[in-house]
Amino acid sequence: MEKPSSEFLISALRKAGLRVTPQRIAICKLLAETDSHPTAAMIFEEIRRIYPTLSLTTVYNTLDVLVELGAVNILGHAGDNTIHYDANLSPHVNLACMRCHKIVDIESSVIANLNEEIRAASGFYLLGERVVYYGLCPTCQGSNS
Amino acid sequence: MEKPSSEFLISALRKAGLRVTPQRIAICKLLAETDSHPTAAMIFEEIRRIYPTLSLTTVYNTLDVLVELGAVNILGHAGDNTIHYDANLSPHVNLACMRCHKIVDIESSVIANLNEEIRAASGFYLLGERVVYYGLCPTCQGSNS
DNA sequence: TTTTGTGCAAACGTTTTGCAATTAT
DNA sequence: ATAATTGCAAAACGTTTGCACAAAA
Repeated sequence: MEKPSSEFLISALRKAGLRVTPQRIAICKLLAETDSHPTAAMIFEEIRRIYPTLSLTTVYNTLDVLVELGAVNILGHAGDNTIHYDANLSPHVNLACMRCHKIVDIESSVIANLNEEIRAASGFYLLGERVVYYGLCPTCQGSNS
Repeated sequence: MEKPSSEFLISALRKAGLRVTPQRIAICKLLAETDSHPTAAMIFEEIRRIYPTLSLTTVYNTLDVLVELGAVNILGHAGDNTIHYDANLSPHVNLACMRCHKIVDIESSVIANLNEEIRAASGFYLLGERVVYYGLCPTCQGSNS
């Protein structure tokens, strides 16, 4: 489950002929370094601390661009109606707790081969995957409501 | 990849002590019969034709209820920022086209065992799964923009 | 009869858009 | 110099909520 380096993301931008701005660099670094599965708002809040002029619009813009380049995956909701992103492109399973909205990655021997199987069976040009199992994490199973 | 009957969904409501209204029956029937992966809006539009007083609120309400009962899964987005639902609970892979926003199911021998593997490895109480691969369907690969 | 569900309208929060100012190239 | 990107404000969109009325049990 290797994390991409921020260089990987930044050079993806450069290769596509897109501009490498300080905002985009900050976003790429955050994506590469975190192992949470941040939403646009989370990224915005985090970077804003050290870069106060950053706008949410730019976060969305950059995420869109990275998704389009196939450098970042859209995970979707985790019961909280906001889109989570994942810069970890290696095949893995995401486990989302519907109560505390945390998402953790887990390894699966099985998932690794699925990509090619699906490509062959469907004829789709695959841009990414979103293997999310949802439920209640061990901690939240104990708590009520 | 068996489809649930509408009876399965309706009796899930009844068993939970919830009321079986004409609106809920119509929604359950639609979910059971379609092999698209409808959004709340799609369900609303479809049923509204024959049941003009139906409200979107009721569709959301019923979907929430069915999801809570574990009778329907939330699939998440398909590039269109709206939540798609899936009444097919048997383990399968969903393939979403990011251009035409269609979602198709495909079989995978591999997926069937994953559920138990994950439960054992994580300690999560699993409520559902959402195995979505996204990309471009054979048709949309040919078209531009 | 009681309690739950419905449907409307309004509120909410996330995401998108238009545009003038800014900045990477 | 040029064309792309930023950031603001406003709009748009999907979804949720409050409440009076209707309907299932």
